[in-house]
Amino acid sequence: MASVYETRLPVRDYNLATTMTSGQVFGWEQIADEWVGVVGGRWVRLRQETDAIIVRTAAPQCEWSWLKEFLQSDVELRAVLATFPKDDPHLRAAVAACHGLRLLRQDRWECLASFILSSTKQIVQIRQIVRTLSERYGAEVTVPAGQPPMFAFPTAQRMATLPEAELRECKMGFRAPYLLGTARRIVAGEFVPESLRQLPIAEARAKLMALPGVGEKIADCVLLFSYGFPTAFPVDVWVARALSTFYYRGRAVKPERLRRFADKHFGPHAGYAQQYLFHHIRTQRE
DNA sequence: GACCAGGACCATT
DNA sequence: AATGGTCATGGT
Repeated sequence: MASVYETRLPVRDYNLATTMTSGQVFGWEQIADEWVGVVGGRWVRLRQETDAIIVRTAAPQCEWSWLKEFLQSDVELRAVLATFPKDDPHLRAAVAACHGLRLLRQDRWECLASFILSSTKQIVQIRQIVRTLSERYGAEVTVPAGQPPMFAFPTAQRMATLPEAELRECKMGFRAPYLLGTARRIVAGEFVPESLRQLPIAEARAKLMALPGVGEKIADCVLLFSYGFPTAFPVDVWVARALSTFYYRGRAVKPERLRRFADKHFGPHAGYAQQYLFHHIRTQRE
């Protein structure tokens, strides 16, 4: 197969814009009807067509499995949705409102770091911090002629060398020591991101929660968005409110209990259900 | 200006 | 085990 700069990934039930704006990834930029980001150190530009995603890279590629993995474009969404409870009007409404919403499969460190930065931050602010970090400390990636410069998310190795004050200058506030502490544990070999892949979800979650700045919620984001544990179910303030309203008559229920409810109620792809509920309530607000 | 944001952590009960 | 305060920063 010849190396090429462009390809066309056939997709079904895939809404790129909905997926990119659903609070999973923070490093992608929309330019007109296209999305520009970095995957595995490669500059990538994506454009949605009805039944395909048009891909442009800066360097010729001889295969695209790395991108299909990120986009999860081979996942049959219908098969996932078919596992949802049939008699749940709230989930049904969310699915109807968010056609083609997908879970991506992100780089583990970038996902972990991004969500350590996410606590009590709005998504627009998380995006701003991630962009600043990348521009200041990330590797510059090759871009096509005429394109603006682009930077990868900084590695844990680079991050671990930085004084806390420099991280605070990226506006991450009290999260700086958390991020720094986690980066240093990775560099020291005390936390090996790849080692979680084959573990039972409870053990993987426990290892993540042992990191500074990582509690239940952030651990579940990382388990869902970068490790692909299908039942990981992040309970943030939005999801907690929605579940409480929909299934507990507005009663306040603790996140750990909500997670157990979700496991039972939403089934083997509870994480997908979570993403539909989250995106739906967030886009219906006001 | 008050209130909130894809929370975690620590000190008290 | 269960609350309550605290931690930065910016949007609405």
